[in-house]
Amino acid sequence: MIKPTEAELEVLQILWKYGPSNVRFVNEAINQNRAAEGEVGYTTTLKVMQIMFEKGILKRDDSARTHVYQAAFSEESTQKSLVDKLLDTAFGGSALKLVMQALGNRKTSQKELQEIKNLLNKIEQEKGGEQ
Amino acid sequence: MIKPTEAELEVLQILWKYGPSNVRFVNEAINQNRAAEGEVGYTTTLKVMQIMFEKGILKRDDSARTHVYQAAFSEESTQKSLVDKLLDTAFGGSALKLVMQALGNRKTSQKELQEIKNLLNKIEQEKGGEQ
DNA sequence: TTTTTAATACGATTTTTTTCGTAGGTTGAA
DNA sequence: TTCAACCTACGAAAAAAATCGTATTAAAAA
Repeated sequence: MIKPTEAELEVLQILWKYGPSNVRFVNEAINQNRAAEGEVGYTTTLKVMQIMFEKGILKRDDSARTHVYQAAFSEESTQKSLVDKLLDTAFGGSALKLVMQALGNRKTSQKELQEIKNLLNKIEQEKGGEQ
Repeated sequence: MIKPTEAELEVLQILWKYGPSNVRFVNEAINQNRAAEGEVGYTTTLKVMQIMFEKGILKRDDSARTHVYQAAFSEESTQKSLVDKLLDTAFGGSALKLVMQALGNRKTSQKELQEIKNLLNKIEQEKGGEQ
C-alpha cells in the first residue's frame, strides 16, 4: 500500500480538496494552513510534487508549460492505508480503541453520530449468522 | 503534544503491553514482530530508547546496572495525539470519515460493535439539548 | 523587440530518523 | 583470579525527508 510522508500528505490534501492543480496553487494553499510553522518555498513544493510523480503518487499533465497534477489514488483508499497503519503501529490492531479515541475526544455532530449508527447497523446485518 | 517516530512507537507498544522493561526484552519483543522486515540490532534499540529518555518520552530507573524503562505517557493520551494528527493531516478533521474507515475495512467483533454503540448512546446523552 | 515575470529541472544542503560499531566497565561462572 | 557474557555510553555512518538556490527556458508585458 501507499505510505505518503508528512509533506506529501499536505499536497494530497490540497489536491483532494480542490482537484487537479498546478504547483503554484498547491504551494499557496499549503502556506495558508501554515501561518504558524513558517511558510515553505515554491521550489520545495515543486520538488515534493516531482518526487511524488516519480513515485507514482501523483499523475501529471505536462502538455502545457504549467504542469497540472492530480492524486493518483483516491482519498478513501489512501485513508484506508493510513488507518490500517495507525491501527497497527499504535492501537495494537484494535479498531475499537481507535474509534473510541476518535469519537471521545471530539465534538461530533448529531448527524454524524446517526451516520455512524447506520453504518453499525449495516455491518451487523452483513455479518448475519457469522461468528 | 507528543509525536513519536515509527521506531519509537514500536518501543512504546512493547512497554504499554508488558509494562516496565529493560532494553534486551524490548529489543527481542520488537524482533518477534519483525520476521519479515529484518531484525534490528540490540544497540539500535538501546539508542532509540536512550533518545526517547532524553526527549522525555520514557522514564528510566537506572539504580541497577540493567536499566528499566517505562512509557512516560499513557497509551490513551498518546493515541489521542496520533488520532488527532491523522484526523488533521489526512481526514480534513472529519472524525466521521475516520471512524467509517476504521470500521468499514476490518472485521470488528460483535462485542466491539456493541461497545461502540454504547459509547454513541453515552455521547448522545451527554450532548443533551445541545445544538 | 526587449524586458520582466514565472515555470521547470537539477543538484546540493540541511534536518531528521534509523542503524550500528566499538570502547569500557560489571557481574558471574569456571 | 580469569574469562566470557552482558550492559551502557558515545560517536558516527547510512538512509530518508524536507528545503532551497541557481540555471534555463517559455510566456507575457511593456
